Formats: sequence, structure tokens, C-alpha cells
Amino acid sequence: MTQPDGEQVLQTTAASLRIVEHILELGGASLRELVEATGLAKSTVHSHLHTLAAYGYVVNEDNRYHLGAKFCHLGDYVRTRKEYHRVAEEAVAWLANESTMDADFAVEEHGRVISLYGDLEFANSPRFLVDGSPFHVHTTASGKAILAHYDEERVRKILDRWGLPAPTERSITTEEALFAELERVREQGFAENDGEAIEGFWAVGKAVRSPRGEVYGSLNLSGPAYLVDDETRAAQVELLERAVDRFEREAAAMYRTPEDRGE
Amino acid sequence: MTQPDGEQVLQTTAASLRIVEHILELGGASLRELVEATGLAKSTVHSHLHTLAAYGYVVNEDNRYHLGAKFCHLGDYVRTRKEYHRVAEEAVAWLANESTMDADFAVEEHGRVISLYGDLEFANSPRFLVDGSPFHVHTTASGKAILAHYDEERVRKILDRWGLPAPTERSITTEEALFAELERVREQGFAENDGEAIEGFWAVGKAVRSPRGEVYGSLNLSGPAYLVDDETRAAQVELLERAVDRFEREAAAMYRTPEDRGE
DNA sequence: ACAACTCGTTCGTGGGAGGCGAACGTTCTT
DNA sequence: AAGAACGTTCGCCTCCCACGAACGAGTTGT
Repeated sequence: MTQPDGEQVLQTTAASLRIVEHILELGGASLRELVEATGLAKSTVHSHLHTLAAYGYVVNEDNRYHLGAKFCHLGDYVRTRKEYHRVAEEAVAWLANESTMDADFAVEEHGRVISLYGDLEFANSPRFLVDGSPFHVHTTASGKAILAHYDEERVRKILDRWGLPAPTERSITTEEALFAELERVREQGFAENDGEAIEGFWAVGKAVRSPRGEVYGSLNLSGPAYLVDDETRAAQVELLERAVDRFEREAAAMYRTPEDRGE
Repeated sequence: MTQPDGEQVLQTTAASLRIVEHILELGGASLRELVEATGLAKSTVHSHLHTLAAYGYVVNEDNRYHLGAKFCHLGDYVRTRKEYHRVAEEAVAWLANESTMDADFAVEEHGRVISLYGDLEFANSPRFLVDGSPFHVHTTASGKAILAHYDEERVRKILDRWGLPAPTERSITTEEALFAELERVREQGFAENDGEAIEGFWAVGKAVRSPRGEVYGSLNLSGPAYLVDDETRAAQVELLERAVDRFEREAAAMYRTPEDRGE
């Protein structure tokens, strides 16, 4: 769950947002459950829910509160907002088709990694059940792939904010190790993740960048580690590289404007 | 845009939510634009944005505020929350494949109709450009299909809250006309919409219900009115009926439990 | 059938937090 | 270099949120 940083935030709004996240976490909740989860007074939670409901962010189905369908639309809007969204979707679809693994495209936001488009089979399987919450950058292939192209200061800022929690034994736990890993990523051109976020879950990721070097996000292939040997691993990297290459060329073409020609 | 009803709502939270919706409407906005849109003080808007950003609901890309990727996850959660979501997705995919029209599945929430799953080509075309915001029940095929199975009181409550605005000349504008239309929908088993929400945009919808008669939502086919003649119209209805039938049978099988057998 | 319990809703009050305006910082423009 | 435009920070005053208590509805047990 997302924690607020130490700074000054509007407590009323923050309480409402926390309630939303508790509903998400609990998969729908009764008033009582939310009172327990938040530690607020019954009447307080009630009025938050009332407000959220008035705006359509929450629905009440026989005394259990759920998130409203409005989030679907907001989500769709976010997904289609970026100019490159068609290209990204196509890339993911192509990868999912060519590979036996899961494919997705993830972006970094506020120092966390979030999957924007994805064709996820394994991740949703009972064996792994990846919850939707954003991942820490240092535990994912996508995060490392993206961070490898940031300058050191930007990386440090993220680490300062979120730290280096270790969800598994293989997770990176020191800044030193992370910066070494990022160097390795830059050298080999892609990032790998062998059970660093989720036990037994493997992934490769490669950053997608604009001609100017800004990082859009990262294309990734992932699946159960036991399916991966040297051969399949090489094949996944090969696929990724082709997908990223096409993505970057198409995005570049899309952004080309008269002034670019002049320069 | 969603308006709060007259009741007492938490003003701080409400202001934050309104800011979110303004960002959506404006497709990303600067602080100044939001100050103008909301009428609040610069510093006030700023602190709202700061709070929303702290929780990941808003991102700042070079001084323009956008909605955060977190909405994608919340949206995905909402979409997959309902137990029938797989069945609904399959039904939409099947319809989209069989028909030349757009297919979608919509639900009623807080008196508005919202499309949960959809394969929308025409609706996103420049000619129509359906914005994501929820529709009024009386202007859509899905809304009418759903309302036809509600009791009169429930329908009146919705009308009292939202009224009967007329986005086009063909829109239904009186309660009387709407109730007559709902009666017709019940008789023929499906609802039709000929440019009542959007000029030149046609749709048919049919409610999907549980064995107990609760309405899950409505499956719909839609597209440009100029593509529709008597023959295609009949074909769409035929497809819809088959899809709804399968949906209902599969959903019923899913919910069948030992106790249902006993009763 | 009644009482006891649980859970959701409503109401009135005090104190803290949110909204405002002014001042400051920063980035472009001319 | 001066000015404008915009984002950010600060401190105070007022209002509105958070609380607790009382109420109502629905459920269980004996």
C-alpha cells in the first residue's frame, strides 16, 4: 500500500484516499472493517464513504463498500493518454504472441514501477497472484531497466524515498549492489530479475527511449523461473530487443515534426 | 462531469475529487488552469495536488498535472472484481468478432451507465469521440435495457437525481415517454437507441440477469446509424440474444452451489 | 416473542486543519 | 536586464472535519 511521504498533506483528502486503498486491499469492505483498518471514528469513515460515493468512486452493495466503475474510466484515460499508447499496446501484443511468457509495458512513477499494459497469465495464476500494487524499482527487471538510464541523483532520490526493502532473499539490499547492477544493465542492454520481487518469478526488461534519450518505460517478459533455461532466456532477450527497436522507431516517427527536421 | 448531490459531503475531499475530474476533462492541466476551473486559491489547489501526488493519483510532468498510473490498477481491480468478469469479457470478445459493430458490457451505478468492458472502434473514432464519462440511463440502449427490469420506484429515484437532459433532438425528455419506452423494451426483450445520446450513433442493448432476476448489466452493440438497415439490425439483435443467453447460462453455472441444489 | 447484540446512520459540539492572501523563487520573454 | 507569468512557501483566521453519543434497523438466541 502506498504510504504518504513525511510532508504536509491534506489530512481529510488523505483519509479518503487511504479508505479507497483499504477497500482495494480488503477487496470490498464493510464500514466496521474500515473503522478497524483506519482507526478513525465510525461516523468519520461513514462521511468519507458518503463523499466518495457521491462522486462515484465508491459503491455500496448490500452494506459492503466497493470501488466504483469510475476508476475504470479514469484508468482507461490514463492508459490512452500517452501518445505512444497504440505503439506500446501493439508491442505488448506482439511479444505476448511470439513468446510463451507474459508480456507487459511498465513505467516509473513517483519512484515506483507500474505496469500500464500487460498480457499477464502467470502473474495472475494462483501460484503467484501478483497484487496490482506498484513495485519497488530495485526488485523488478523493468525498474532496473529504467533506472539504468537515469542519472545518479535521480536514482538516489528514489532510493531515499522508498528505501530498499527485500521481499525475497535474492532482492538487492544495498545501494552499492544496485548501482553495480545498473552498470551491468547498461552494459548488456537489458535487465534481468531472478526471483527478486517474487519467489520463483523471473523476468527480463529493456527500456524504451525517445530519440532524445528520455525513458518512456520498459518492455518486459516474465514467467515462472523453472521454465527458463539458457536457450529460452536468450530467445526472450532477442524478442525484447526486436520489440523495443520497433517501438522506438515507430515512436520516433510519430514525434517527428518540421522543427526536428530543421535541427 | 459528475456533480455531487445536494447532501452533506466532506468539502476537502470533494475539492480534491473535483480537481481530479478537472484534470481528466482538460486532459492534463497546469496549476493556473485548475485555479481557474475550480475557483479556489492558488495555494489551495497546490496543496490538493500535493496530497494527490503523494498518494500517486496525480503526476507532475514538467508543470502539467496528469492523472497517475494508479488509476489503471484501481480500474483493473474494479473490472476483475465481479465474479462474472471472465464471462463478460468473453461475451464482448465474441460479439466484437461476430459483428461489424462495437461491442460492450455496461453496468448501472449511482444512476448512470458505465461501460465496463468494451471493444470500441467507432466510439473512439474522430467522428464520434465518445468521452469516457458515464451516460445518463435514459439516453442509452444499455440504460434502458437495464431500467426495464427495475421496479418503478427505483427508476424514479434515478430520474429524480439526474433528471432527463436531452443531448440530442431524439432524446427522451419526459418520464411518461421513458416509462412507455421501458414497457416496449420489456415486450421486445431488448432496447434500441437511435441517436438519443449522440447524433448519428445507433445501439442495441439487452440486459443480462442472474437466475434470481437481478440485473448484472447490459450487453450492447453499437455503431454509426448510417450502417444500419432492417437486415443488419435484425442480425445484431440475433447476435445479442445468443450472447446474453450464453452469458446467463455460464454465470448461472458459476453461481450454482450445493445449497441451491437443496432448495 | 422478546431481548440482546451488531452494524449502519444521524446529530451536535469543540478544536484543529484547511483555505486564503501575500511574499518569495524560478523560468521565460522582450 | 527588467518584467511577466507561474509555481511554491508561509502564517493567520475561520470554518469544517472528527469525534462520541444516541438512534434505528436487522439478526441471533433462548
